Amino acid sequence: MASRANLSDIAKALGVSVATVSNAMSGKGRVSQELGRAIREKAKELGYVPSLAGRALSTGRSHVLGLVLADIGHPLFPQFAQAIEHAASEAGYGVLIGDSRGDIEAQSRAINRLIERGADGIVVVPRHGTCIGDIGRPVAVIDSPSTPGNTVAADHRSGGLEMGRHLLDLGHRSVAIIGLHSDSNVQNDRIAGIREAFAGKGETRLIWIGEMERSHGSGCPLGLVRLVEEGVTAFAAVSDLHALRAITELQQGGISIPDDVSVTGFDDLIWAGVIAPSLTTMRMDMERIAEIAIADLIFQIDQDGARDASSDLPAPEGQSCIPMQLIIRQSSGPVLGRAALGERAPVQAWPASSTTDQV
Amino acid sequence: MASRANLSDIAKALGVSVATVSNAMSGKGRVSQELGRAIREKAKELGYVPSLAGRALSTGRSHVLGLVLADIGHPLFPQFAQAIEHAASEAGYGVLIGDSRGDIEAQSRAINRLIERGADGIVVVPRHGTCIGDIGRPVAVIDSPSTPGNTVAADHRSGGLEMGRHLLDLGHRSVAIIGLHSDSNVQNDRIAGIREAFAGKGETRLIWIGEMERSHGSGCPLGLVRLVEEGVTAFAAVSDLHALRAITELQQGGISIPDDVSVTGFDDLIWAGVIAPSLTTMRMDMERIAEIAIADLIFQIDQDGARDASSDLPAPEGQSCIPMQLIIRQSSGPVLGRAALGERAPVQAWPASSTTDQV
DNA sequence: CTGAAAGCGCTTACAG
DNA sequence: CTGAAAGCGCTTACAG
Repeated sequence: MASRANLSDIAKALGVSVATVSNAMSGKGRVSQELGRAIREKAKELGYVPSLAGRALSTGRSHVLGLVLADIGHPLFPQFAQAIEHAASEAGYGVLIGDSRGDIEAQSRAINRLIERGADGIVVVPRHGTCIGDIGRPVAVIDSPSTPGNTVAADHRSGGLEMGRHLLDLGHRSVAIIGLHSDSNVQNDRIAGIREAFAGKGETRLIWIGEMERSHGSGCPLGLVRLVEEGVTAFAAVSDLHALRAITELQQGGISIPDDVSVTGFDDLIWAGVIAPSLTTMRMDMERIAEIAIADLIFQIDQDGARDASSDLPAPEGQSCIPMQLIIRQSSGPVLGRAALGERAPVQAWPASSTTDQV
Repeated sequence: MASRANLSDIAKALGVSVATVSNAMSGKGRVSQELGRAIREKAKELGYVPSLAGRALSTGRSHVLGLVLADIGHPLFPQFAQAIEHAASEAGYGVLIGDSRGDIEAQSRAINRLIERGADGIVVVPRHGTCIGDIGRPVAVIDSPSTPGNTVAADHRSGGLEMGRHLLDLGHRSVAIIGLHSDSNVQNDRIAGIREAFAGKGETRLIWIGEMERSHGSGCPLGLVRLVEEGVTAFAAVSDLHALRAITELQQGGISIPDDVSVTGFDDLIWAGVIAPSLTTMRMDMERIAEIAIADLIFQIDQDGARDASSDLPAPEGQSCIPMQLIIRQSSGPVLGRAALGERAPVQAWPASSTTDQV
């Protein structure tokens, strides 16, 4: 097995110069029709695959992008990774992954590692409560429209607004909003949207799971059944993950969804459609977000290269706040026709499990 | 802002040759203590970051690995990606991701794209029902020990066996096993293990979700309540995803878990611990699997380079079948003390939701 | 339209 | 212990 053919092999085989071969392959220098064809033919015949290392060295561009997520263990990571990989790949870029395992300073280290590896630019989905400073290289931040320095993101606030209206339309007037971290811009935007919808039309209360778990341990019950007894008819979680937790806690408490209460989530995680009841949720348009992030990044990269030259490319026209899509499934239903909670049998005390959590 | 310093800058600043600087930085050639120290100092002072492209070009090694998953939309992807990224990064390698979106031939294309991008080797988690042929470059396959060509994998069969025994120990004698695709080696291994445990001690039946959905549409009910009426007391899903579906379908059908029936899963997906009841499951040791896969890959890569030289490194000693870990949570409990289903009130017909699935 | 040459930043025998 | 030189595979002005 000969090792991979290179430009020089092709040049030799055809008795031309490597410069000409290079030009023919890239279509840049003007090469005659016939020679060009012959070269490309020979290239194919020899199974020529350009060496990215060689190209990178001479152009100063690796054509590799870095993707840094705060925590690639997060269930949303697959959606991001898939969309970014696709958009990057379409643009001729590879995607290197970096992980900060949710650690706040490992995030910068991850970014640096990718830069050292030669990434031309980085896409960052920052950890809640962190900002991305100047990293000396093009960067696209996907966080929330309310975050300074944000490049592109879903319109979380409008998403919340629409979700709130959906519940309102169903007749709900008392909703409990379930969030995780109060320093997450994304979550706060979603919450603000929901509240805006209910402003003057119903009451909202807010549960931060993070705080509850700090006091009562991770996986602790959220006391949702109690809230139902107090009149809450809908639970709007800012993530499907929390909605799932709510659904199972409520169902285990003998509360039927959506007949007794409605539950909604955010993000349309992969299992959202197959649980029972299937989950009403709000989906980001990852494809568009990824496309825009990548386009922005590549624009920055090209600008960098052309800084001295006066070629000012037009900046990609920039919608940076992408609408979300409401996906109505079974977990949210009308409050109408449902008797006030009082009329219904008292919340059934389902026998609590006595098995405890052990590993 | 000067552009990045390189070896030559350091050499010039110190009046030595780049060869010496290179040797000092890599610690290979013998360089005097003092000169070495001075060079490293100056390097740090100048903020020297080695150019991977330069190194790659001269060594023929990119120090980048490719990670190809059949479908990076899969909820297990985060665990894989995190573990692989970590192991690779420890070994000085970056990780490029490739996606085949579950498509069977896109898988080979994804692999090829990564190779063209210069990956020194590829880690593949193949789609169920596919095999990875020779790709002309080192490859590590993570599938199942029963798969020919498998490099390393969790011991799915023993995992199934242990899960079966767990249910048996709890007193279950009739279990329904829930799988998705009958051409998945991983699933078949898990199923075989569960059945082995029950052989001669209880009865098992098997549900393939994939087949049901082909007839009745995706997200269709699995008819589990009916099975409970027929005497099934435990549902052993080969993935948490299916266990979740089972739990919610059963709970919505008014069946209590684990008081009426037990449900178990596989993989310990991120939400497994926080749903109610929390899910008993079987976890792969991703860290070890990733370490071994990466070690094997790097060994192959080094061998490749040393092929002509007679330096035969010892192959990494190879446990390739990694034990899984049973995680007992609330969703599985004793069948003891539980009245035979007949004694309990007839399965309560929870009012079915009339809302339909709409987007 | 085509080619000779220099250079991207590094490593690696080989001399000294 | 140190350095001059060649080479990895490509691209890019610049000549011809």
